[in-house]
Amino acid sequence: MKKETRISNAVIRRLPRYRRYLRELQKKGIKKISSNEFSILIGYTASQIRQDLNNFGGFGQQGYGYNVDDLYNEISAILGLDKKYRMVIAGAGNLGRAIANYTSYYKSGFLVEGIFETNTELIGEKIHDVEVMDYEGMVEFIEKKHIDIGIICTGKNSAQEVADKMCFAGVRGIWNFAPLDLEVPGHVALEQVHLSDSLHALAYHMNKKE
Amino acid sequence: MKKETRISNAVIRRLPRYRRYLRELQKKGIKKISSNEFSILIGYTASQIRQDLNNFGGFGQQGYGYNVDDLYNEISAILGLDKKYRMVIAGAGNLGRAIANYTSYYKSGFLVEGIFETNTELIGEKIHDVEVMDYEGMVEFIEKKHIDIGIICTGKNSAQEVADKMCFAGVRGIWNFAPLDLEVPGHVALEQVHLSDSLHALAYHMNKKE
DNA sequence: TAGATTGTTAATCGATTAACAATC
DNA sequence: TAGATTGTTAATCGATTAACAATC
Repeated sequence: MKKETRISNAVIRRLPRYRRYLRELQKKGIKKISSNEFSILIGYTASQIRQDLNNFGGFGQQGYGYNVDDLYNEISAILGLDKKYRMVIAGAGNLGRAIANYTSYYKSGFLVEGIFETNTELIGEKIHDVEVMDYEGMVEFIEKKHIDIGIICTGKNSAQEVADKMCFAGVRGIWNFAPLDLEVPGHVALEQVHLSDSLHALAYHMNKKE
Repeated sequence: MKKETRISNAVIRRLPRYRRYLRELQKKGIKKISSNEFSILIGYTASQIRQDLNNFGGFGQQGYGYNVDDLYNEISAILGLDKKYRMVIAGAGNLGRAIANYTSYYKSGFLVEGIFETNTELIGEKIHDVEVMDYEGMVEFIEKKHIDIGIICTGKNSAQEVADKMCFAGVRGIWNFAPLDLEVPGHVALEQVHLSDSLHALAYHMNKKE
């Protein structure tokens, strides 16, 4: 990584996509790719690809292109995917289960360490090897286990309070699936997935396609 | 709605958010809001709010502001939320279940009419009043029931084939949760929710906050 | 060396913000 | 009418694309 210039969010959003396509190339046994070939594949301009990558350093080689394996590793490192993340989920409903499943399945460094619920009927259950525990114990668990990420799969009404507890207990990131915008302290990273916003954007585009 | 100028995607993405905040204002019984007050609440500049809304028409009144109820209804109509959408889900795993639940719960005009699966053990089950059916029958079902939206909650490997079938059968939109970029015909709207991209962006931001 | 392709600067394009005249 | 606030045009800012010199 090069200088300490602020990287625009648009660039960051494209990195995981670059990485996905590089992974596919790896699987196909392809060893090198030029920005031009990559452009055709991924649908960004070659210029944008080179510009994006050069925010972080010169990963290519003139006259040759980019080494697929190397670039994949570089992008993984930039995103911080060479590290492990301990996570807890609040809410053991279908969405919480889906996320627990999902992140376990696509393994990598994101580990679901516990799921917390207020509904006593669900407490004690095991979801994909992860225990559903009483919400009362969440803060202590986060502190003791040095949890990095809190995932919010509760309803809208409790989401902010749950996030507050998670932040208080020391998480460094919140992944929010509740349909409202959370407020978190400045030192905590926040990523929100607003499913209904996404569905509404789809509806808009469907009506423009007539 | 005014002229026929192309609306930028950035604007469209903000509309559902405007709508969410307006809904909250409605619940609180607030009847009017100025772009300045709205700015403080939602975190966009007042200028941007006025600019955005004026893409679609003059919904405000000089010297007064915007009527909350009216603006909510206008934005809903712009997004097409005054219409009904019949949907099917492919994949009855946790994610499919979560989506079925979610869209049923937040009711509105999005109706899950059926869930399709290849795993015979799940076929016949009912999820929130919706039947899980054999994937073999999906195309016919979409045609007969005039399904508008296909939701893809399958694994990565079958996702493109499922999308192809849905498009062939006549859906007008695809909501994709499988972790790859789908290709759809030009007349079909496509909205992709890449959960792992979102998690990776979170990881990046966590490492920047040190 | 010649050819290819990057890294990087400059030009363009589009989106956001500022300013203010129109008007309720 | 005076005050407030929109609608809209103009200015600014940032992101994307084009161009090309550097270099493998």
